[in-house]
Amino acid sequence: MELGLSLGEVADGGRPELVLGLGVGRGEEEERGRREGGVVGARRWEAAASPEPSVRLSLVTSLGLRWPSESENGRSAARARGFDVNRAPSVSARDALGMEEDEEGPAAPALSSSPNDSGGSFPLDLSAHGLRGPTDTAAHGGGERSSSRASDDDEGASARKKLRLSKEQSAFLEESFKEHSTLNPKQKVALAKQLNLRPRQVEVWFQNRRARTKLKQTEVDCEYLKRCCETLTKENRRLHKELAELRALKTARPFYMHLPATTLSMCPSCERVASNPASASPSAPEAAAAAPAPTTAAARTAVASPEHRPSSFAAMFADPRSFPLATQQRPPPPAARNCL
DNA sequence: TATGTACTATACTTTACATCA
DNA sequence: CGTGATGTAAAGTATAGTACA
Repeated sequence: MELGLSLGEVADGGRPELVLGLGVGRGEEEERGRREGGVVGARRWEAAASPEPSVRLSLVTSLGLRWPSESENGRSAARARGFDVNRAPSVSARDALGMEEDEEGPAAPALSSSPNDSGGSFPLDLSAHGLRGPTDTAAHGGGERSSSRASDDDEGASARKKLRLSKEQSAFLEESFKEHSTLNPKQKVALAKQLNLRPRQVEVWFQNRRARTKLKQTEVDCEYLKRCCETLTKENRRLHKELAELRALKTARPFYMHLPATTLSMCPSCERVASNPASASPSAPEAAAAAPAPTTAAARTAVASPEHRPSSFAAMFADPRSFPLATQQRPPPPAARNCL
């Protein structure tokens, strides 16, 4: 499901040149990832390493704004966007996980021992990563939160007891999440084994982690959209003002009445009356004279074709130079450019 | 090709716990 | 120190999509 408003086109590379929308639910990219990710089990492992934001804009260059820490090649979009959702200690979960290996150890050890087991050790060699097991943590942590989940043996005996992962476990999971935001079954079991958790717990942690990432991303995106909206509102006001001025000027004395006859000409292609920039109305000429003609094919198309006139919302964002920011120089209107 | 099943995903909700005024 | 409000995170539930037999 996706609710959204999309304007304009998507570039060849798959990166949207103009996508303005608030996505709700599953996006197409994500769906594609699901379809093309590979074989069952492992299919999501690589495909979803870089979750796409639900809201994407490439108004970035048009508006002169940047996505918060827009990344070059970030592994995860969330991480790339500057908020710190994925920050984790410099512990390599990949190393400990043996990501490349296909170690399919039985999950029994992990299932049978819980962090809170009185006799439970912490089989993961966390010491190699400066980590301690929960038991150790509880003993040495000095009040630090530790895993307090009742063992699986207790399950069903009473109301569910909330598990609090230890800092070490959380850090380790974070590190794994930085590597891959989804887990295949083997990875899940391996990670659970390493952390002395049940695979289900690892799975739930990743689910919640993805949800948190998405939530934060949504917040960031909303903030950005607000800024875009403010910019557009300002620009709209400015244009209205300019239009009113031009109308007033025209009412007072039509500008062409004061132009020498030789400066007026009819454009053969658009059939508009154009005038010599030097003698045009006082408010428009600077922009017309100063603005360079669009150099890219896209920009030319955007300006030239009727459906991509500057009044078209899509055209405004299609090319940075055509977006009418107050501080930006604008290309001349089609008639003027075509005629001169 | 249609269908049932297993698996996994997300979205939303519930619940337990920590923190703070 | 006790208590209620609030935030956070783990876990549960519902539902949908995909692969496969």
